[in-house]
Amino acid sequence: MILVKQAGVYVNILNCKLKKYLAEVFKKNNVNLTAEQYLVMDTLWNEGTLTQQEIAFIIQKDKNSVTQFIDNLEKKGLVARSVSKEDRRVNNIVVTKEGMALKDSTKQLAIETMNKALEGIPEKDVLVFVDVLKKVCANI
Amino acid sequence: MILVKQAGVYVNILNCKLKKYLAEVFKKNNVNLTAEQYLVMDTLWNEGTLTQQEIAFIIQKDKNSVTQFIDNLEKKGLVARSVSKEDRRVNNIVVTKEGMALKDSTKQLAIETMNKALEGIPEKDVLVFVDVLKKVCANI
DNA sequence: CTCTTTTTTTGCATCATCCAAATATTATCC
DNA sequence: GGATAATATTTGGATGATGCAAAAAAAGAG
Repeated sequence: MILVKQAGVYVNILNCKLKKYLAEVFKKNNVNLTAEQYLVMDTLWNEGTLTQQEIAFIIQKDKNSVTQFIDNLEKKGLVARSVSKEDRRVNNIVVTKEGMALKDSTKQLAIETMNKALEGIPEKDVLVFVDVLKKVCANI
Repeated sequence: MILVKQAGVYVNILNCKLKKYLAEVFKKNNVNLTAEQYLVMDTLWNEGTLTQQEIAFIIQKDKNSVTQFIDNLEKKGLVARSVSKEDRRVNNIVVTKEGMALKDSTKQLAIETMNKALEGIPEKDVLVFVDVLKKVCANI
């Protein structure tokens, strides 16, 4: 069916728009994070200290990307690398005080952003939407 | 609801995975196109000759990006810029013979790719999925 | 004819992603 | 114990997408 093709196109367009929209909202509120950096911060806020590998697994990005994300977040003082005592190859990524200070307001901004994006869409459709997103992710 | 936040995350992850997957399929079949370049070619295959501005509108990317896409497609010999006779500011983007030669097989690859990604998902859910994608795009 | 608008290009910057090779450390095997 | 393999991360180099601002070229309005 034609829809199949459209799905890929719209995922691409939507991703772009969402990133741009989130960037705008963040900028307006003086939050200096890209979408991917927010993804990392959110993961750390939720899960606590993680290794880079664990972060990569959770957000499904490759290790090189994660290295870069952590580099940038570290420069901003939001996280810190701390060499693991059990295995010195491993970096434990810790959220700093500055990083924790951003937690609530930033999460709120992200939620509001998505709420606005999903405005007017019936909840049952949103449920199906997220379900399909997850299933397709798992398919690939 | 928690799902709202997840939607954004999964759109990001899915977009990445889809692009990567499509790149793999294309590479395996000796099609040398990025996802965005395919988007442009597909638009031109469907609509015929278009100006850069029209392409930008349809695929919802900005003019600078389109300039770059056309640059790269032109280098590959798949499209050509042709200055409009009515308005010499405008480039009409024409698909070349080489570009047309790729049409059917490449479109087929893209459809197969999406079919595989959507494998096992009930058609009614796919319909809702695409519908939500479009609505959210329109919301932002 | 001047001023404004429109279409596209250019240059520059950042960011995301990828690949391959390097580094440092730990685990394993003999 | 020492050579070898495996693991976590970094580095360097590349491409590609996107964004912003300014320039160039042409058209339109007054």
